[in-house]
Amino acid sequence: MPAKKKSVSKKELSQLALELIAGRFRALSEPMRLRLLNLLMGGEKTVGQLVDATSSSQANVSKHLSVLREAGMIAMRKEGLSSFCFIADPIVNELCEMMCSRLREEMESKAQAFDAGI
Amino acid sequence: MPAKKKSVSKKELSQLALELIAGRFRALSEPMRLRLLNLLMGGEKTVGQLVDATSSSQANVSKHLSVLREAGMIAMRKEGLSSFCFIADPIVNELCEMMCSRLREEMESKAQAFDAGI
DNA sequence: GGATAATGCAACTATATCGTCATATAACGA
DNA sequence: TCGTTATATGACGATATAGTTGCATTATCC
Repeated sequence: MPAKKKSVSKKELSQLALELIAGRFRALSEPMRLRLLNLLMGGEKTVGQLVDATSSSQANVSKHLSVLREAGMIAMRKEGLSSFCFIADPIVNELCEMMCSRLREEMESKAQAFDAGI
Repeated sequence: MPAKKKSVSKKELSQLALELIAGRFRALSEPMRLRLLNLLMGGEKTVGQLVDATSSSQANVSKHLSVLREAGMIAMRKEGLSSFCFIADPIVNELCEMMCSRLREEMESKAQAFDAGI
């Protein structure tokens, strides 16, 4: 047994772990990036297609894509003039689905409470 | 074929939905808030206990708690002078577990690649 | 080689957020 | 009532981030 392991009280995360986790959540904290991911859920797309689909500037899309890439959520593949983007981490779908259905639940329960209160 | 109906292909999220989802992820995008949630996973705590545990200022902790509260992730319960905080949305545990284990996987695969490359 | 198209990159502005200090509110006890 | 304790809130400076503009780079076609 290798000495004592600074009993990290089982579930307390280190500062590094907290920062890494926070960084990944931060990548998902902008509507524009979520929209890009949402589009990519339908299959890989070129940067140009994403620009058209979002009606945003090419530079802006490119920057958001690089944030997502650095967070490991998407990856790129070059083909001729174009760069194809695709979701590289399956966790993206799961996370968004979870958040989405949770929000739906919440809103429905609020709607019920609202109706009941009339 | 009707002109341009912007066929909202089934899974495209509305701007409102995107903003709501982004807002919830944003609440999870700060190490300090994750740390507070991490502490609360061990059971409810008073604001003062959280201040002590984090060695941060009372004002700062209080502000982060209100962000988490507005995002619906925690709730408060008053008892005498103290306010007890507790996790109000079970999704918090799931999301953090997922992110955490995903990061672990990633780092391990990187470590393997590193070892293999020596 | 030269023109054009797709993408990436740097500098800038405007806005948002973190953390701190000082102060306000609220509950309890004397 | 007054004073103490626990928490919330408002103002402020420092930093970070989104989006724009302009330019650089790379690949394709002539």
